[in-house]
Amino acid sequence: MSQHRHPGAPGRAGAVPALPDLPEATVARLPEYLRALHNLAETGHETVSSEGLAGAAGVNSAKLRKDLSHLGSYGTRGVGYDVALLIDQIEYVLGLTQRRAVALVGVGNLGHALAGYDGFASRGFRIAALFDADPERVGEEISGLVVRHIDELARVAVEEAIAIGVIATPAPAAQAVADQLVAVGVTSILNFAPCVLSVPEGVDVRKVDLAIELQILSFHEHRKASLTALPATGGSALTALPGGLAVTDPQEAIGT
Amino acid sequence: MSQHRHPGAPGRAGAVPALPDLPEATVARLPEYLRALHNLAETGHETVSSEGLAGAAGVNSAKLRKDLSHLGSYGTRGVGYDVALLIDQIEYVLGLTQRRAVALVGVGNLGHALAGYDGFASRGFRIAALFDADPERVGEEISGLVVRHIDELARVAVEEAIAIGVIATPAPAAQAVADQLVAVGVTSILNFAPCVLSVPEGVDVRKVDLAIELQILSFHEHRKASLTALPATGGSALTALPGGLAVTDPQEAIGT
DNA sequence: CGCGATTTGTGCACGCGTTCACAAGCGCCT
DNA sequence: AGGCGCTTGTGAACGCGTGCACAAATCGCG
Repeated sequence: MSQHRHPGAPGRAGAVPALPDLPEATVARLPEYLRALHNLAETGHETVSSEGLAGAAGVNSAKLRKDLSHLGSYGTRGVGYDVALLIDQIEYVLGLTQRRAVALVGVGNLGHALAGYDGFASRGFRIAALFDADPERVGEEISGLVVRHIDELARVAVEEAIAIGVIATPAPAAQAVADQLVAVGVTSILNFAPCVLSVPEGVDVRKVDLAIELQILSFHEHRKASLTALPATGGSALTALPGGLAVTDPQEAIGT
Repeated sequence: MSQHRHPGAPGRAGAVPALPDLPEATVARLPEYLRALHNLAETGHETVSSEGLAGAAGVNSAKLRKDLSHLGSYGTRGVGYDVALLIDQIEYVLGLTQRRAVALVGVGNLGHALAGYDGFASRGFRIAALFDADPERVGEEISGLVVRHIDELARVAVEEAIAIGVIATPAPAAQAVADQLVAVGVTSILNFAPCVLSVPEGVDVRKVDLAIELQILSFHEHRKASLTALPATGGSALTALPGGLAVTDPQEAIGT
């Protein structure tokens, strides 16, 4: 107990790579902690309390402690967490000690932006290749990379040791691209196309849909508006309407 | 019971706008159902079973039925759901019957792409204004919209009845922009900047961080690799190493 | 050297979300 | 008209995630 074995301490000889399979919710928060920790490190902090880190990451401190406890005991009671150590630890767990190569398929509007997004490079990833199906776009140079035709995927994937595929194509093309990525051994896909992908077991797909995010916000906006429409009355002014047309939120509280 | 009152049927006279405050998880899935339903409508389907819709949306059919049951009873036992009716219903609940105006702040790499993304327009939103703090970019025309200086936000927000703000600035600028959006009455913000925003109660913030998505994938990739590293042996080849350096996944199963 | 202040790590209870399984209801066919 | 097959809607059990509250542990100071 006192000799707690840190599993997989990064850079240590004899490190046990057994990952303590974390709750999915925890995994989703670790990157946020990591970003906050990098900020702290840059501003000269050597240690940080769970309260402090939780604040910087926008979560509850109890949740943060429980999350971190899943990767082992890396804090010091009465003191806090060693920032540098915790960074190493989280980066190790997330598999960021090696810079993974990312293939981006689809260099349209969004693909262009992603190719130029420096947040990838600065956080452990390397965009290794760009692909598109449109011959018009093949050969174009974006952020120092030449766009290749999708048919070259198989060859390039091996050359560059592609680990992750990003799909930024129109929806109708996405499934075919996913199939091709899977065929060349990619087991992690980030999908920006607004459609569901079907992939074999063992392949992870995460989806980012910008319109969906807006629609969720729209719902809450709608709800907030419908609530302010009935300010204090329990029964509400709207049910007071006999059976006539109830205009559904004419303006929805924009200016108050 | 038999005379079930459909709450808030869209376009109906006497519609009760009381929203049946839905579980958050359900709200997050409704847009996906909606997209699937639009696909079905375009391919000529009049009705769809929970099984069919669930398949198209990539979820479990029981979950789908429970989700839909929260908005009322819109299915017909033995038949399924009326596609058109369900579309109307979900769009009403999500508040998409009115086309909400979106302000996009930050027209850098990502902002450019977002401004040109037609998925917004086609799914109930209207990008009404673009802003940036860089005088260099002010005046530039993107997808038919002129980039305005952020200082004009207050005036334009009222003119255009901005309902939702999208932040696509660098992280250091994001909080200030959020404050300005809140100041002009925006209560829903979609944040693409990699930082936590602090906003007053009643304001909804959703965050999209592209690097975080990749890091989550990276974790699973790392985990999958560490599992295939110990294929069948309970003890594993790695713990078999006496105390020497255990290389932490030299290649991590790319070509296997 | 001991004590108090501080902070981590965690047991426990609670609530939400998911899933199963089935009763209730609907349409169709005979 | 009646029965049969199909599909929805939902009660109930289960599991995960969250948050509280506290014991355990460490540091600093007198």
